[in-house]
Amino acid sequence: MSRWPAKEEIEARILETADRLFYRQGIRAIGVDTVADEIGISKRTLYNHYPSKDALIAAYLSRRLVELEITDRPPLEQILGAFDRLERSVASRTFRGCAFVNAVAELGQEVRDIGRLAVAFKERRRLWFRDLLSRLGIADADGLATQLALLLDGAIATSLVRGDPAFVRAAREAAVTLIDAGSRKKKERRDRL
Amino acid sequence: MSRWPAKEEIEARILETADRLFYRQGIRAIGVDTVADEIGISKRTLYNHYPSKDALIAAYLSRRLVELEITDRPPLEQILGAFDRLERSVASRTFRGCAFVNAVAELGQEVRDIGRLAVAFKERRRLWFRDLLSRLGIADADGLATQLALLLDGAIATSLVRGDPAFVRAAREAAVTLIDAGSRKKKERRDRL
DNA sequence: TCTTGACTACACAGATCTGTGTAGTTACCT
DNA sequence: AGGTAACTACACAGATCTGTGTAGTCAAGA
Repeated sequence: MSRWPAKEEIEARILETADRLFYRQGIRAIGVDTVADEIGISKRTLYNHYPSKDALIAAYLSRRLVELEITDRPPLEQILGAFDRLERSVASRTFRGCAFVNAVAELGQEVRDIGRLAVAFKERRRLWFRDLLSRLGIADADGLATQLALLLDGAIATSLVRGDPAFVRAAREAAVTLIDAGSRKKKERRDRL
Repeated sequence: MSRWPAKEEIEARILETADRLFYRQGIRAIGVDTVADEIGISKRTLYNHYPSKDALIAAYLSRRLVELEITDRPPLEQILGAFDRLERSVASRTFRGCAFVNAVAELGQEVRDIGRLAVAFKERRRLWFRDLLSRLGIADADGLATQLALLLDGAIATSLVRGDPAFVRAAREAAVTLIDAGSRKKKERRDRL
């Protein structure tokens, strides 16, 4: 066993810290020195693990590009659970909007791959909605998934500005209405057959 | 007549230029020198009109905090027109999301008044929706206005990331569905009376 | 004619920030 | 015992950026 933590362990610690600082205070607002100091390692060591700040930014966003799990719970519960989780997150006051949207807003086209990662993240969640809506037997699951994703992103942006969880509840209600309308269309179509 | 443009004229030119550069490339990405050079004035002159970059940023956002007019056109047409204008804006490729949301994402709580201006802007549009919905005789105009504002903000954030006007069209469709559901509730209630 | 007022050009202080270079330390391995 | 690998401390280059200070220009007005 070595004197220092394993390579993976220290890199995980760097990413954890970068994530917290970048997300809460903004990528441009946090310097590499700040990240290193916060962990208690030298800047040199940080650069030995990540060759540039851009690489660290890309790793930060890649870490947030997690798989979205579909469980055995009722699909509707899972869908609305996404809004409920957001509401709790907003209420917890560590919330600072969507890391991907913020990164695009901050860095625009400056850092390569940011746009790609952001699109991948958004599309992943849209498809997560779509698969759940399919399980509900909804006809236009794809179109409705897009609408739910739009609502959720609207709730995130609004919460960033207003910091009030009530708007997430309003988005959740709108989601129920849209799903209801989508289900009715399915039913009408089934009735016609 | 003076050798130089009137004070208001030159300040308008500064704001115009700052607006274009700040919005398209980001507030942090644009230095004061860049703004001055773009107009063709010296940095010293710019600082003689705006005492600091923060003041310029506040003026930039204040300029975007315009009144929203309600015309004599049919209310539904005006509501959906907001989505249509956004769709054209996204298609025009000068689109870079919402200036207020971006400013909050970039500067967070760093610059005073940004949060206040952003909330004022969002609330102004929500109330614009609400007044139009009231004219439609919708019962819960306030709640539905919140939902439409959420949808529009979602469309803006999504368009920033994806750059595809199709998502604005999807948001518009969702808006129609929500308004439809809201109108039906109104009708049901009237039927009950 | 002479003063005034707004502008320009330019230098500069001072505070960042990213990334590198280097010498020294120290546990582990052979 | 000696070499190695990772780390630290620290300095520094070089590129920002904000904001100020200053001397000079030049038209308008008294």
